[in-house]
Amino acid sequence: MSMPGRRADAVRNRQLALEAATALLAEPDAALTVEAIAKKAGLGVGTVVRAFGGKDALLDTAVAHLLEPVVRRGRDLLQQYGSEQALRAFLTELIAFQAAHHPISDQLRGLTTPATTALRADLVQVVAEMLTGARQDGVIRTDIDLATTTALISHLAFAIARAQPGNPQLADAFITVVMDGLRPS
Amino acid sequence: MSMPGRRADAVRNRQLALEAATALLAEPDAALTVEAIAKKAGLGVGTVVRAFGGKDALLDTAVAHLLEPVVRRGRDLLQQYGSEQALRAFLTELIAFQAAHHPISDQLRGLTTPATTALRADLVQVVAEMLTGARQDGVIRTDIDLATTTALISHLAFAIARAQPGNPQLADAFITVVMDGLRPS
DNA sequence: ACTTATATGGAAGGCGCATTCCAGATGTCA
DNA sequence: TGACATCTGGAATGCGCCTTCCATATAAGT
Repeated sequence: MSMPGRRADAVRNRQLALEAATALLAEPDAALTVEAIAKKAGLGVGTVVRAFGGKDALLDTAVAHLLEPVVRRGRDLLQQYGSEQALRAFLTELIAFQAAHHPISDQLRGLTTPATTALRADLVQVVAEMLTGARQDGVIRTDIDLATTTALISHLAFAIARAQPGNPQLADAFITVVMDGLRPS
Repeated sequence: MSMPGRRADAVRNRQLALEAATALLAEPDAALTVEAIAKKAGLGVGTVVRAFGGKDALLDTAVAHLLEPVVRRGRDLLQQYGSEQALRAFLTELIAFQAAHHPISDQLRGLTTPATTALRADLVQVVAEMLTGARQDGVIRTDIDLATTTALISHLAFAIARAQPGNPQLADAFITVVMDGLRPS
């Protein structure tokens, strides 16, 4: 991991900056400016920016760190439970995650940085796999095509998370309604 | 309409600024800066700002102008059709409207200007009335309380509109899924 | 310990935007 | 038409932010 000619303090500071950014991403109403990140990390702004080559790259890395376990968790669920149950559980966790990292969605809309884009695609992929399995099990309607259903799920999960961050009652209701609506008639 | 001491050109320019802002609100990817509005209206920036007392006030008025007919339309639907049918039709129109004025949602999140806030409340009120009627008709489940259901509908409509602006197939699928999910079991 | 390549803090620079200001223009009223 | 209150354009100002820069500090190698 440590590159040649790369000083130890630089590596450590990069890590500190990353942790500070990640922490701020979980704070609602946080400013999320380079200066705020630097202060939280106990570094100068120059150091923070230099470690990643720009604010966007830093945020990209931070978001990737946050998103990666979510995607992995989705894969685990899929392997461990049946498709329908996995989907339901994953939705619950996705919503909770987004609610806990509320700033992510706002801040990064339209950020087409590489890692974030890739992970977003992975997320959609996982949801699509769950839906495919559930369709084969006959518990999800097939009169709406897979891509549309996947898009629906993804966007609705996003919406509900931002609607009332941290209101589990609303999240439950959302999941119930959508899952019921997705069953075959 | 013309106030005393208010010069005719000032009134006309105010109208021009309002129209320019409204037009920009319907243009996806429009800059929506005061300068852009001024240029589109053929006015100087000072004139535009002065006419409303600030950018936010201008946008507030523009959004109110746009939203008012939507709310009225909802009331008409409610009076003309049964609750369920009105709800379905209104959702379709709401989504189309939001898709056509895509910048509104992004630009005005958190804008707590008076007119916009009031109209948003009216919108929710109309949806709540439709749902109340539909519940009484026995076509909407009552195991989820009214407020939650209303919030659900509002946020979901918002989500789908932003998901794929102008993709009627997705919008239809969304409405079908949610309406099916809202039926009593 | 000394040298040198590398890193640091934070001031200065640059940019995009809303707002303010004012010299000049233009509607209004007698 | 003349006098004057009102309005106008757009340059100047202010503000928040990201990025760049460089004099100083510090790790690494010998």
